[in-house]
Amino acid sequence: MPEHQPVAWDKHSTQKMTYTPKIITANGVINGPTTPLNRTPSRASGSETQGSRQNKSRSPNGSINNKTQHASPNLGQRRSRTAYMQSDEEDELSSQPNSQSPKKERKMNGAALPNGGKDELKRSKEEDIRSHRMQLPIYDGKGAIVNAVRENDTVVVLGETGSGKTTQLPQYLFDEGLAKDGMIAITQPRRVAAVTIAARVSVEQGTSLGEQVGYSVRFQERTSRFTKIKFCTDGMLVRELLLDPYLEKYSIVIIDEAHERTLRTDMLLGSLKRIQQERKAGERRSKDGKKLDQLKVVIMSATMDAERFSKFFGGCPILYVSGRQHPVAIMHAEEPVEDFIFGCKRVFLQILTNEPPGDILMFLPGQDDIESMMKTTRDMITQLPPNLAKVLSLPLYGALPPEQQRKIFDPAPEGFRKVVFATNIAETSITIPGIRYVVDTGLCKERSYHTGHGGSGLDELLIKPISKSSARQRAGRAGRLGAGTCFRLYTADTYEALPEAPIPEIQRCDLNAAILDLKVLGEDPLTFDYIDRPLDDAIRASLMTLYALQALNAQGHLTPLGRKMSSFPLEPSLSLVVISSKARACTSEILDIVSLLTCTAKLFVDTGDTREVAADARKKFRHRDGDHLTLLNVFRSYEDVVSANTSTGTNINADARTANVKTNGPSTYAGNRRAVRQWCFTHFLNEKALNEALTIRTQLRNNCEREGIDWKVSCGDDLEPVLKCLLDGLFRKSALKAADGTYRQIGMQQVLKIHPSSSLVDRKPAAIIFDELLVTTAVYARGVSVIHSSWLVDTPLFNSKKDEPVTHANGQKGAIRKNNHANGTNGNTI
DNA sequence: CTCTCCCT
Repeated sequence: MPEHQPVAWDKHSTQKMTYTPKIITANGVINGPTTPLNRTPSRASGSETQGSRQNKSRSPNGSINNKTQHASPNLGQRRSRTAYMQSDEEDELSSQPNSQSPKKERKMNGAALPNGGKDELKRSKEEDIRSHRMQLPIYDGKGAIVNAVRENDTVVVLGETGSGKTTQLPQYLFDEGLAKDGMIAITQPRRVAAVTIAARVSVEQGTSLGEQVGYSVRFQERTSRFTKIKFCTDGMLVRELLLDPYLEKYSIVIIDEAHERTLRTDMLLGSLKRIQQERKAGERRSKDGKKLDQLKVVIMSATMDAERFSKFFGGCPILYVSGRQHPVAIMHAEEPVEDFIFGCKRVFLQILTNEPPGDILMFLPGQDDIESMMKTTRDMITQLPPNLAKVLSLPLYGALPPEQQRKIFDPAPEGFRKVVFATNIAETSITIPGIRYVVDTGLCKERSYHTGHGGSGLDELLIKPISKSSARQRAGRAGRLGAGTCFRLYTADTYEALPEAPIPEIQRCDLNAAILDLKVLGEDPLTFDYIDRPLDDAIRASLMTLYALQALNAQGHLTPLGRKMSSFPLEPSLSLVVISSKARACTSEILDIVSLLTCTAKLFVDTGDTREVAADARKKFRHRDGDHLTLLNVFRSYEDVVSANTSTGTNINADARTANVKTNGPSTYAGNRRAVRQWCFTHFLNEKALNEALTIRTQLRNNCEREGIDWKVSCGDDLEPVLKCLLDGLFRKSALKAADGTYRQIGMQQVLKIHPSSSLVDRKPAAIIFDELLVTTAVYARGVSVIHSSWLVDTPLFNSKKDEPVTHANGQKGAIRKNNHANGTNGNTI
């Protein structure tokens, strides 16, 4: 089939965004009927085509109660644009570099103006804010929400995109005095969101950031003793929970984006339920003897799983708030599309030739698909007539350096179309302005964790169909600017067969850290009240792992070592590496390595065409004993370059410090930044990763100091202790080479290969350890280092304990199956 | 012979 053959669209199935809420609230619907005007009934009840429906009932503002829209459509249009920029949901606020940073805002507030105009300006600004807030769809539901929270311990709020729930609800509760003497915490899955929403809300409250309204995320906190409304990441609140198991500081906890079901959100939901049971009726007293009021919980979700949350919290009321979103026409393919890359090319041409101007966003599963689309569209464009060839194509994926990511925010040149090829990152984390067309392959890469193999797990990263809620979310990305269209490269029947929501993270990841946290909280991981239970096998596997790491004793009780491990912001095995670096006298080296290992930004960023040049440029860092020591070399070289280019005395954090910002970050240099940047560039290193590693290292050094570990202790040039130390924590991720050149993981005999990105891929040493086992096209070990096979004898793998691990649930019931010592961990298989 | 995304 030729590329210019258009994809046939299933006219009959063409439908509008999105779902019809079936939920009838306990208190009645807040903001109009359950089916607002901007939603059509599902396909079953109407077969209207795109055109007929679109022209009929759509208003840009969606909400039925919108007053501006009837009075003046133009005004409505303009206002909705403003709403998009200022207050839509957190993603808009957070991910656009142009959105106001806290700093900018301060500047603007204090802008020098003629004295006379100042008050007036302030007044009109306040008026703007007030009228803006009153126009948000959630405003009409304020009374109902406040009442519901006043009368119930727990309330679920089902709020659509653009309803204003995230910014407004905390303020409503605060303004009405529902927080009493306590604080309100609002959790977000992502750091940027917490920071930017806090900035916005503090402006709306008319106070400066860090006073009444603050935030707390890793590496950055801005709060004071006056702070009453605190935005934080869900991970941060879990951290607080470990120190304060009843969350005594708080009178209200709001879990936002609960539908995303992050591991930490799920941990919080279970814990909040327990806290409510214990704080109920004032039976619980705080540490200083005061009576603790009941903890109010508000769960905010954007999808239909609201009922699930309600059920979990004893059938609490669900309130529904409609959103503000432009209509999106949804086109399904008539026939299944077999080759999605080919399908994407065809739709791309189709849009270029048939559709009015507007930018395009394509959802692809991974980096290599994006690269191949970039290449093929470049080729295609050269063959198009010049009027159609005005296309600016851009990639967008997580590993892309930020300066390249930022390019998607620039408008395309006059007369050009922008087309962005993106992974899932464009689904929730980054909102691209100005998109009118979405092309949805219906695919994503999903990580799943296979516990089997007696505990040490196997990650799988495979292309999978998305869920209905993801499909709706992707389509919604076409409706930010105005009416849009979403082309789905799958049939309507395929859509109907998709699962409603993705599998919650807690059911598809390694639980070691989460289970350790539960143990610190004194919970029994086997009987904890999960909203969705992980498999018992997964829980037991983690208990076994924690036992092997000596975080738990044979009775399954938390050991002092385990408590120490939980205090590090690391997964338990890496915590153990850090702790054992004390005895091996190589903490300095280990912190460098662990910092780089755990930073989210990728240190090495390669695309197809630069891969070889980059590998060549980095050759000088390569250490013959593998990837961990190579990382150490990179880090040391980087620090040399930085100190060679540092002018003393200046400090870019000075600014932040005078502004009373608490940062855990390192004092960064203000010397010759450009030289450092150039060095990173010529060596194909991501400077952001190195900066992040510096910040992490500072945090880890503080942790070490607290735990009595001297982080300055270095092993010098003899790096053997470093490798042994890594083995102390990673011993379950070790493998020996077999005769055929592949490896067998020790204990479980899993066959694996060294990942091609590893420096050891050609060397193939006899015994290795690795950070991660990932199944993609094969079973690959990533982050690999050489060890001596004799070292393995000293690991717990080969020290069959006399006290068999009976990792009970709190020593009572649910005894754990024996681990698979018989399967090789006794050492007799080598 | 190659890496969805986020969090302490």
